[in-house]
Amino acid sequence: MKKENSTQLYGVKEIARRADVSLATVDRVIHKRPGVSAKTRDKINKIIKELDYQPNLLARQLASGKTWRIATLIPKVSTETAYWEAPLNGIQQAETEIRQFGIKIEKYFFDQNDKASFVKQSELILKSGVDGILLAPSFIEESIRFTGICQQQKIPYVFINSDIPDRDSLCYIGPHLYRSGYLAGHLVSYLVTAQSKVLVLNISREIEYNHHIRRKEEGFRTYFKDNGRNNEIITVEIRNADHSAVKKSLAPLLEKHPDIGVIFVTNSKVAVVANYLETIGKGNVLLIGYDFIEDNITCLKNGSVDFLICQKPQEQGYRGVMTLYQHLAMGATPEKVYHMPIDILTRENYAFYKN
Amino acid sequence: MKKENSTQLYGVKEIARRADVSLATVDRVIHKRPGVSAKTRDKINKIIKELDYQPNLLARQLASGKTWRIATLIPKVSTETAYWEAPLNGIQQAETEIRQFGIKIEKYFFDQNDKASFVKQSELILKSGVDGILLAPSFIEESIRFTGICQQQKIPYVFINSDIPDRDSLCYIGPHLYRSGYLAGHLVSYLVTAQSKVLVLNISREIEYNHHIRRKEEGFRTYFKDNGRNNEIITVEIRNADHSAVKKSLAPLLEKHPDIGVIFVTNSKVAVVANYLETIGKGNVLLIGYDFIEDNITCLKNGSVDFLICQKPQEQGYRGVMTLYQHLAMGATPEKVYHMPIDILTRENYAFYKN
DNA sequence: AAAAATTACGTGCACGTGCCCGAAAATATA
DNA sequence: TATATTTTCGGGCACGTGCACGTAATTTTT
Repeated sequence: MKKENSTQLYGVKEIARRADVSLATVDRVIHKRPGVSAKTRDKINKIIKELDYQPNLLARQLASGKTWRIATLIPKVSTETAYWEAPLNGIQQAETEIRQFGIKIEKYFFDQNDKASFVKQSELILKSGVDGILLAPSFIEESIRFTGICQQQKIPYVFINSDIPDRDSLCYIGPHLYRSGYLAGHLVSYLVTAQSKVLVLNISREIEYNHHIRRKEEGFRTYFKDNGRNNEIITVEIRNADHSAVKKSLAPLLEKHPDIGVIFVTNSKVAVVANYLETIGKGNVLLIGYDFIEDNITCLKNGSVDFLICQKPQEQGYRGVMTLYQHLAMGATPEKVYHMPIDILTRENYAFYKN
Repeated sequence: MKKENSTQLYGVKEIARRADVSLATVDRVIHKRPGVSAKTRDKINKIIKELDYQPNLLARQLASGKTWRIATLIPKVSTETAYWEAPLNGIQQAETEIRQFGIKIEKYFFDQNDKASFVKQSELILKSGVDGILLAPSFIEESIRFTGICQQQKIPYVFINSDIPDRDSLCYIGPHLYRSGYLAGHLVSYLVTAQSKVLVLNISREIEYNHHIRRKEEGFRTYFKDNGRNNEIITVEIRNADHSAVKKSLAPLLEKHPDIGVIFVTNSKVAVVANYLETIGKGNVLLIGYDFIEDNITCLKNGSVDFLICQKPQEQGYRGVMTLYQHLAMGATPEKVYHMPIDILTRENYAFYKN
């Protein structure tokens, strides 16, 4: 009942012995360096395949002393964008884990409400001459221009959090936005009766650029259509995430539609809505929103928010760095798209969630 | 806007230079070997602290050539226990990742319906003299005896999947059973009307030993009590997971209680219940169960199961091995308990789930 | 056929650490 | 004081790989 996998690990030495050549020749073949006759090259390659040779990465790093530089470009963390703390943590976690392997991470931050800052930081990155880039392409056109230059300079880059599908990125790591909206539709469908109305709230300054939000709402509405649910769905856009702006928009709306049973907030700004509803004694309206951030968890705890949808932002940062590392150091080619799981958080399970 | 963490990495060489001693002396201090005067020891220790010296694990492993042997003891994978395929995969994933660091994993399997096989395999492990053990303590008394000997022999062990709280394990990695039942209660409470009844199904051969199931049901019932839900909750135990046994138990029950609206299956055997309900035209009864296994996913897809609760079994195996590795190789002491997240799977998000 | 140029391969050091062995210094014993 | 013993420390090799350099073998040129 015990299984042995006695796969012996062979090194360059054994290859050299079998091929009856020196270590240096094997080394040349492994690194595709010139100076080896076709005959011996083939012989050595055959043995490498036979032995399923895996280079000892420890020794390699130790000997080469090579260090890889990776730049990260994400929104700066602020009260308004608390979300980005998580990816940053993930990046830092990856950094400590692979520092010993010769990876240096250089972090750049931009202001999500300021395209110019994105452009400026991206230029700094290009000037610094790093080996790989992890970025959140919040501004599409600017990102396309930036990554175009990266491609020219053969610098691999990875998108996190949102994708620009047709680009030649190493990969995309982040949510499937449409699907997460679709899931929200499913959850909401359990919560509402056939008569009551559903409110979709898009709270964002730069809404015209926010493909994030669009895709989620699209998925949400499609769920209702696909499943023959005819509830009226009202969409409202609010440009500011503070209490007064929310009040100004919602007060007349809730007056006009007292039969709104569920509100779906399409991003992390759900807490402010929850708080407003509490103040006007409408705590019974069901609420569903996004992201594991402190304010939202508080609302989840006290019951003013029913569900949060989360997509492991920390792991996005972690995995993004790791993917670049594996590509740079080992030549690994990842899947073009890695969608994060769509996690459902409630009062009962948030405490165990790993962001 | 760019942050530099210019923490230079110093090595033994730099320490030796500053202390004006040889590398060997520094080495002795680091490994707490004798042969160093108290004075120089203190001097070197001070410098180590100042420089925040982190040994280069690559070089260490390379130089020492030490290999650690870890034994894993989990139920064997069968059609009946498809669940255990996932932890095994996690173990294997960890193995490939850290093989280069000198870790050898030796896998042992027992029959979950046969205590004797557990005892036999555990004895084999002890005889083999490994450095660490990862085990699923399915049989409590036998596990206590086994881990008692481990403690005597100073072999660290990690529990996965279920815990024996008072033991001196390195840590426990697995679900918070009670809490997952509580969460199930919450989900079900969204799904049932005040009048309809709820059925809890425990499907397991060795039910008397199955603390798993007990804890989940306890959490489930407590949710209803805590939240003033007075739905009648019926518990039924079925000793066999095949179709006929389920039919034999459920047919009279559903006859007697036509107003059962939701069925909560307390483990992975939910698919067979779903299939039975379909055959008798009771597909409208809502179903919630456990675990990301093929049969269950099929039911999720076709709508016969509404929710699955999952607890990352693969990661349990992966993390268990990694924890032991970090303890053995780096002397790390993990948190005593690591609870897995309690994930909710539906038709919409299962495709993105990482088990 | 000799010299020059090119190709093919081997030698040896380095990376940071572990660890054996032997030497020097300090202390104890005669 | 001379010798034996213990304590304290340094030298040097090894791990598997990368890489600079040197040399032998082969081909090309004269």
